[in-house]
Amino acid sequence: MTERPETLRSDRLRLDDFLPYRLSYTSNLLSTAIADTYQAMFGLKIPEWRLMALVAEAPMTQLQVGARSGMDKVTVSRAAAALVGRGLLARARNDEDRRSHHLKLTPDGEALYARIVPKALDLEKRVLAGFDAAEQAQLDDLLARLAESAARVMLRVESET
Amino acid sequence: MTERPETLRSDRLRLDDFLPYRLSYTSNLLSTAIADTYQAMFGLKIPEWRLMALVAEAPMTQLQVGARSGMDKVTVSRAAAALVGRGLLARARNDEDRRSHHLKLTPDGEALYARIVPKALDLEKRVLAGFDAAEQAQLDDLLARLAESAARVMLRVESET
DNA sequence: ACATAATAGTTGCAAATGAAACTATATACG
DNA sequence: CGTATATAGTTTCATTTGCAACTATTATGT
Repeated sequence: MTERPETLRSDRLRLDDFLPYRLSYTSNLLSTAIADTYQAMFGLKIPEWRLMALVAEAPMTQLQVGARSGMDKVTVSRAAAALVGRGLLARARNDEDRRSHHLKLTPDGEALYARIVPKALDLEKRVLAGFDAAEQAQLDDLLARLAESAARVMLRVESET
Repeated sequence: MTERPETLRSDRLRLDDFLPYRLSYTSNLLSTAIADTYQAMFGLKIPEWRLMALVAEAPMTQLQVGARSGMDKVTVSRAAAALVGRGLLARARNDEDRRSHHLKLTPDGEALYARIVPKALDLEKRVLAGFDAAEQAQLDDLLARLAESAARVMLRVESET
């Protein structure tokens, strides 16, 4: 990626310097690498892996999974169905609302999850290898604020259209 | 997003703290916002907009577009076809290699591009509103290094599978 | 020169995605 | 209560995506 000039001209735009593009580019690179790895090693798709990770933290309904992860409810539904089908996920009756279920990992699911986590952490570690602790903290902070900011902008954009 | 404890436990993983996930989450948020805006305002899909932005910088072949942007050649092909169909893009004969063409914007394409750029820069500005110059520079730097690192890790991952 | 291999771009197909309609249950309000 | 409205999750369908096979052209080796 090249240097952005100090003074921005407002009639041109270098795609390489355009934040949304760079974010997407970087994210896609990582996502693809991860998707391939998980598919090859564990037969899991990204939504399935994400669902497992969330439910492993704390059992929750599909709606909660969607809200936390930004996944579409259709995506969550299919991921859950696939995991239940493989015996990795259980739906526990929710007596407060019988439309939904509490999702949690089965023992098999926990076992698989336990095998995945070190791989995931290792991958993250490799990606972050060139970053010292301060930089990692900065990245954490910047990304968090960016997500917040993006969510805010997104709302405004929607209302303008 | 929550605080990551100083000492990492290696058997658990909070999805909210997992870098690839956060990157993807943030990127998707922005991408969706942008995709909706461009589609509504200019009838452009993201690949079409990216192609325009690249070609506006300097005419190039489809292959070069793909190499620079990470877009699949199929995606580039379809984006180019759509833009040519709308009279926004021209394919100029490439005498050195008649399999490929030099792509450049038509006057109409330039005109549309000129209308898009301020919108894009404005959007970026809004997203980065809460970040001072130093933080923006940091973000630039961190993302660039992250992309590089991700590309490296991706290569290793592929060879391991 | 001629066959073989490589490359730019397109097309066909199969998988992933998400909006909208649908089912079943829950809540609100007369 | 009973009817209307909202919500959790599923299914259907249309769109988007990218790999693989294909066409047209170019480069290479003999």
